[in-house]
Amino acid sequence: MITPMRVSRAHSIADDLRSKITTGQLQPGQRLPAETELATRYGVSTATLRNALGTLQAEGLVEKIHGRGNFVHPPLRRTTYVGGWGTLDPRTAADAAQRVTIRTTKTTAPKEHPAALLARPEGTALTEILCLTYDGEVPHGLARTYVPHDTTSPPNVGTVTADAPCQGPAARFAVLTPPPAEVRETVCARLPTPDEASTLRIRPTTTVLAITRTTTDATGLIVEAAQLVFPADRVAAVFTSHLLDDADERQTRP
Amino acid sequence: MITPMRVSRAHSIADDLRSKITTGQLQPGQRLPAETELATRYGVSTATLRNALGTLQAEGLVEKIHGRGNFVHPPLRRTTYVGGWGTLDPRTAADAAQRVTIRTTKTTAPKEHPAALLARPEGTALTEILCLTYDGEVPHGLARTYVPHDTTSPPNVGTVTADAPCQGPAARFAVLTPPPAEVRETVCARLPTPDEASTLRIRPTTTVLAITRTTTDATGLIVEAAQLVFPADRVAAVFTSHLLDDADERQTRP
DNA sequence: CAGTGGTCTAGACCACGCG
DNA sequence: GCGTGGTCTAGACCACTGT
Repeated sequence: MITPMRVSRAHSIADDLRSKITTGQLQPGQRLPAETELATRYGVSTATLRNALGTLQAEGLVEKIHGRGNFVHPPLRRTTYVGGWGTLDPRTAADAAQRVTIRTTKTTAPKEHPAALLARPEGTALTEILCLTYDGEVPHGLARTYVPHDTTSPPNVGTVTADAPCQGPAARFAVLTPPPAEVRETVCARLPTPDEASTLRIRPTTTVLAITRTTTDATGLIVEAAQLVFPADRVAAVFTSHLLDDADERQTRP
Repeated sequence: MITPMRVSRAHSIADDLRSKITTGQLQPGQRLPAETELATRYGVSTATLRNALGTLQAEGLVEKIHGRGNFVHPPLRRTTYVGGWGTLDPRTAADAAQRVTIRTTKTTAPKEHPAALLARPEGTALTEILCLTYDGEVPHGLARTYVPHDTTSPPNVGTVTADAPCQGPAARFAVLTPPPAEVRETVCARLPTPDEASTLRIRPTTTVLAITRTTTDATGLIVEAAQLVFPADRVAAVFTSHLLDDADERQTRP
């Protein structure tokens, strides 16, 4: 295909700036000329130029800061969320050096959402653990974990989660009986709620990766539910599944 | 906080239209008045009104169609990608009624990306399986699967994958020896490549959920690598991990 | 063809960050 | 106060869809 392709003025400006960034002609962290300056330089109106910059912003190449300027986005520290039982590898251990703040709240009248996740009736006592991880000064992840009080002794949970709040549940629930048996994680990408956006300090228009995790013990009771939210451009989630020597998984389907 | 909050004109218009949609005052599939009409009705310029509609489009509430109008987005059939060994549940089985097109290509000079995923040297012969699933007439998912020829007999792979191209690898590789042992799936959200956008018939600015999957056999060889792409507003990915009676997973870390 | 959204202009004024 | 980006206007013209 020859693709002569009518491209918009804004599109070709975005292409030009993009190549200047990827080739290193514009260095990470560097400030771009003012929008008015760029607009005259490209011979377009400011609206058109802003449109082009908006594209690059969506691509994560440019960061716009009101009152300061447009900056070439510094190289993204892309961190990894490890799903399942969270067997840690060295790379993830390095990430764990992030700063973390935790707020634990005992709730007696659970809101609608967590109660449903936990498959408990309204009114069940539960603990909400709010966990914010930081990458340097920048919020990097938000975890809201809900633990009901009817299955487990609250003090244990408090201690354990405070030690390893954002790692897999294996370490976290090691001391509990009965031990957890299954983790189910649902991953989707969506826009953040206004709350999430302000907590993570991201624009309401930047996508987040949302992971809903429920942990079930051997008896089938849900012992933990969590809602994890990360800016989509800064994380990837990894899930590893092992097949046992005899494929017992397949027996669930004749 | 009282949040008097300066909101932009566009923002409040978006709020108004959003509530009209969520309360059913505007029905799914219904066409909105023309942008010029809405602009005069709200007393703003067309640019401002288009901005408001852009927000709703990003939220998946409105679909803009060039030359036809703006439409309230029909209820999203949110389908589920089942990770790991893909134990199917009834809900997923229903989704499998989607239409599928498949193109299989034998490649002798693999491109850079798939070769790296497969941990094979450049030049290894491999088969590329392009799989497009449809939800009605709308493309719904794109799967690019790469299978090297050095571990397995190609004919088998061809047949098996054609039968169950977008399900878990358990069914697909059941006939192979040695059987696969591990599936690793990396999930991230990003903008589509121009190719992906046109194949999936989505705007280049709509986020996709990208899943990179590698399947490893018992000897540690990667027997399959796949790059799966879905429009982010139409899928969620589910991963379920079981812990065995004795926690052997933990032994990987002393 | 008429009607729709898509792109663009050449300004204006406002809100933010910093010295 | 100054320079920056953020919002907005009142148009113009182009591109697409349906009749």
